[in-house]
Amino acid sequence: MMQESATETISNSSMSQNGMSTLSSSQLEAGSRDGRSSAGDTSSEVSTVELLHLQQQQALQAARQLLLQQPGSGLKSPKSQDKQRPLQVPVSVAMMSPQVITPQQMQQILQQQVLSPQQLQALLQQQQAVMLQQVRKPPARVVDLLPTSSAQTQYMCLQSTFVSPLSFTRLCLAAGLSPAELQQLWKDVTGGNGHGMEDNGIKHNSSGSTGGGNGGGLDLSTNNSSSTTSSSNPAKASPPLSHHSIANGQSPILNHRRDSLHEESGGTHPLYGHGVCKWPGCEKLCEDFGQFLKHLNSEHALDDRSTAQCRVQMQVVQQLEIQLSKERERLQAMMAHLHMRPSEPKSSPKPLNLVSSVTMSKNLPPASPPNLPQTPTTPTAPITPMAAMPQVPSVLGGANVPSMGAMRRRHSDKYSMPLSSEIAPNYEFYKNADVRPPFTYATLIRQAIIDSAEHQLTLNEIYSWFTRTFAYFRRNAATWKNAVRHNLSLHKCFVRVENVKGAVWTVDEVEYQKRRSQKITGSPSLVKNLPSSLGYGTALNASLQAALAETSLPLLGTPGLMNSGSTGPMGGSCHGLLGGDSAHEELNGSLDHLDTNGHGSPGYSPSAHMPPIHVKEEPLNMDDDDCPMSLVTTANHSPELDDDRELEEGNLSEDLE
DNA sequence: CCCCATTTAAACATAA
DNA sequence: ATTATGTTTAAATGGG
Repeated sequence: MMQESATETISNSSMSQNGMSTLSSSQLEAGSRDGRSSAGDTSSEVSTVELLHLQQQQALQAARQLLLQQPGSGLKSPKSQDKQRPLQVPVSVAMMSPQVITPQQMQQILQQQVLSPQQLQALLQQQQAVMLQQVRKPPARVVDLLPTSSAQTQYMCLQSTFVSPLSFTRLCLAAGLSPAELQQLWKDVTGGNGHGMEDNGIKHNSSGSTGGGNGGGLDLSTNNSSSTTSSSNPAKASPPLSHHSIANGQSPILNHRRDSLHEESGGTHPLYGHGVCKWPGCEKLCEDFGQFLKHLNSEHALDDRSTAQCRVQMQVVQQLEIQLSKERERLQAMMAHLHMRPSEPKSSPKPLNLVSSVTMSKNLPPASPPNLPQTPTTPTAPITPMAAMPQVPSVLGGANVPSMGAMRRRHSDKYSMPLSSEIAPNYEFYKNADVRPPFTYATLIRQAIIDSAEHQLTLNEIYSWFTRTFAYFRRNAATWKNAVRHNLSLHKCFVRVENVKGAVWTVDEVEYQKRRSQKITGSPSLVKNLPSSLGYGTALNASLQAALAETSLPLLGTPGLMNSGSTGPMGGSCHGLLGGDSAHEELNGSLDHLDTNGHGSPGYSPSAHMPPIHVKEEPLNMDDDDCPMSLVTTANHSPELDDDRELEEGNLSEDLE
């Protein structure tokens, strides 16, 4: 040990020098970047896109959580999924990314009852409430539209096991809806007739009474019997729906929206654009509006699938709303706080780094086009942040197997592969969501250090980085600190250097790359030969290259790059969950990548070097999270909740800090 | 089945 | 004596 430390220490000194040079450039970079960021995010508000991105992820995760809550039902061991992914996976994946859901999958979801009727109802109800809030429509009209069964709606509302009648009632009331509206809403969503309900809700729980009992809150209660009534409707034709849609030229649900949109029966429809059906996951080409309507009524009629998709969408919307309000509050608080006071003696420095790094990841979208080439990311040039959204879900999906248990296991990516590419962009996500980051401690520590101005941090500073960067580490106490210390000591790549202040930790990039390369087997070439402790003079380049190699891809993950699909698209090109490349170390990418490049050598473009490198990152473990996020809680329990940490809103904080 | 990487826990050692 | 840092050892888990 002694010897090693000695040699390493030496190397460090050289490192630090490098670090210095790097520093300057990186700082400059940061500066310019900041400027940019301010331009983009200027508004006190978080960029919508980002916010949406984040929120959608969360929403989806919440939805997934709900879905998965049922212990024994649907999901099976990951193994079976590996190869037969068609059946099981879809459940989670499907829910996560509605756009990708195929009819068959949906069917399976429903048939397998992965979702209990209660769950579906819960989702629906929450969504209804949200919808209503958003929609706000004159009651009278709604009533006119449907004179029919109100009981169903009521029934459904009351039945939920996840949302207490009170909560729901509250929501409803808050939204200012009348029973009639609720009914209508439900009708719209489910298909208007009892059909949907049959499948989802009613059948299962005879216990409808459960809800009923509490239902007192709403005067609606009680006509359970009615549930049966509607059943009579011919499912396929789905009278109500088709009726409305034809009449108005749009689906009932959208009817509400129409008002705001100013759409006239003309030929516009929220679900129709650019000659394509915009129903999640559809994209069907429709020559003209008429054809579209036809398609809409035939392909997206009231059936289980449509209903389920609608629910998912509603859930998404609801979560977004909730998150938005929270973020707003947070933002205000932050603003207020920051305005108040100047700076701190010591603490300030770190935050800055962090901030910059984060910001970087956030702002540097276009950064490295070079990377793109490799990845088959969709050719579509337009990169709308929105595009990222759809994928996000997938990430989460993979990430969170409900295995809450105790520890995290890294689970095979197999079907979560799409995730990888999303991680980088999700930097914000990890910052706010209590989800365990899919990176190894070593990776994170390195990142923390690299991220610092001088490429060195004290233990405490590393701790700080962890807590600041990942919500997960804010919450989960000390074990991870022990892990950090353990990793620092264990890995040769981390070198302790005595400093004036005390001791700081630095990264021996060569060592670090060595480890990586070993794993990767494939391309040990570069790093392999380098003597770790030798002069960096020569080695430096190598290490740089290696570093670049590693970091290169990550960029792909940047939000901007994500892929196509812009606006319309959920359905758009999103299919491409796969599209992404296997990124790896996204963290690096987003965070340090700049640094590296900055001072690194303009000479090479990372991308060019290592296409294959990415091979696979090592740490793709994302599965468990303890509890993904409070959102889940929200979803399950009640709208109110406290949020504390759920999300802290990172965008702003970074900018502001 | 073996090997390796990672994560956790936990026992110690040291210095402040 | 306590706490923060570091080191080590060991067990559990999982992927190759």
